[in-house]
Amino acid sequence: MKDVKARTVFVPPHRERGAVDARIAESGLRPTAQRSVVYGVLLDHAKEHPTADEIFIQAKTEKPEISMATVYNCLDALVKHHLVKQVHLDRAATRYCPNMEEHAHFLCETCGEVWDFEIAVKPRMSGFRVPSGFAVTQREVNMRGVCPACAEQEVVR
Amino acid sequence: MKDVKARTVFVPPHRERGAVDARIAESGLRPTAQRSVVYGVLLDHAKEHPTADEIFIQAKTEKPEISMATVYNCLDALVKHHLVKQVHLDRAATRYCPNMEEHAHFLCETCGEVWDFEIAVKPRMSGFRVPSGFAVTQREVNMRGVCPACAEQEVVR
DNA sequence: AACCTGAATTAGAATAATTCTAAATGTTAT
DNA sequence: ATAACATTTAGAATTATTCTAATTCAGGTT
Repeated sequence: MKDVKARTVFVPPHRERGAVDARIAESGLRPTAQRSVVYGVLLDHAKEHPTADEIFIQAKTEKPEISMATVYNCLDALVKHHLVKQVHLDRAATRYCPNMEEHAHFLCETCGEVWDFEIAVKPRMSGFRVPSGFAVTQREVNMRGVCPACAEQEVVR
Repeated sequence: MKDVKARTVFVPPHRERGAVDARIAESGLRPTAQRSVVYGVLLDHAKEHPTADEIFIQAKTEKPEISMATVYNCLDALVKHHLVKQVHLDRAATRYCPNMEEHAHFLCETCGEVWDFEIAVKPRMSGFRVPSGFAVTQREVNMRGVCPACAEQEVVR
C-alpha cells in the first residue's frame, strides 16, 4: 500500500485519537483505524445527528480509502457495543447519535434539524402507563415541531 | 370489465361499509372503493399494526384488482386526513395504525408484535422538558422489551 | 345518454438506504 | 513465520417506497 496519506488533515483539538480509541477499547471492540475515524467524526458532529452517508463523506477526508460498507460495519459495531445510538425519524435515513444519556429527539419540520432534549428528572415514562407483565428495556421519544430559529423566520414574514 | 367478483368474501360483522365510508367522507376524502377496502382492512387488523404489504395482501382478497401503488396512495391519503398514523420502528417497513388517540407503542423484541399503550391522564409529556422557544406539534413514544407471553416462554425454558 | 374535466388507479420503472457476498487485507496468538 | 480469525473492501443484491405515464372512473354539464 503506497503512502496516500492525505495532505494535512485538520483534527479538531477536542478530539484526541487516544481518547477515542480508549473508549472503543473499553467497549470491548478492537480500535481499528476505521472505527476510530468513524466514531471520531460522529463525536465531532454529534449536534448534527449525521446519517451514514454524511459520516462517510467526512470520514473520507480523513481516510480516503474507507468504504461505505465499512462505515456501516463500524456504526453497527459501535451500536452493538453501546457507544452509539440510532435515531429513526420517519423513514428517512438512519441518523447516529453518540450521546448515550437517555434523552428525547426533536425534529424541526421547517429546517430538518434534529435536537437533543434532555430528559427531566424522572427516568420513568411518566404519562405512559406500562401494563403489568411487560418488561420495558428501552424507550424512545421523538417530537416534531418548529425550532426557535424557524419560528422567528415565520413571524418576520 | 368482466365480472371477476370474488366468490363470497367474508366481511367481519363489525366492519360495515357504510360506517367506513362515512368516516372517510367526514375526513374530507372521497370514499372510493379502494380507500374503503384499505381503511376497512386496517380497522379490522388494528391490533396487528400491519405494513403496506400485509394490507395489500388482505385487500386483494376483497378486491383482487387493487395494486400496491394504490395501497400506498390510499394510506398516504388517510394519513394526510388524520384517519391513520404511521408507526416507525427501526428501519422496518412502516406500520399503520388507525388508533388516533395519543398512545405509545411497544415492540416485543422476541415475537415482533406491536402493542398500543394507552397514555395515562395527562396529555403533557411530563418527564420531558421542552426548552422554551420550541413549539411541539407531535409526540411519538416507542418502547421495546418483552411482552407477557414471551416472558412466560422464557421462564418455562 | 354522450361529453368533459379532474381525481384516482394501475403496472411497471426508478430510487434510496441498507445488507449481503466473496475476495483481499490486517491482526493476534502460536 | 504461520495458522486462524477478524476486518475491510467493491460491487451486487435486496427492500421498501416513490415516481411516471397511461388508463379508468366519478360527477357535473350539455
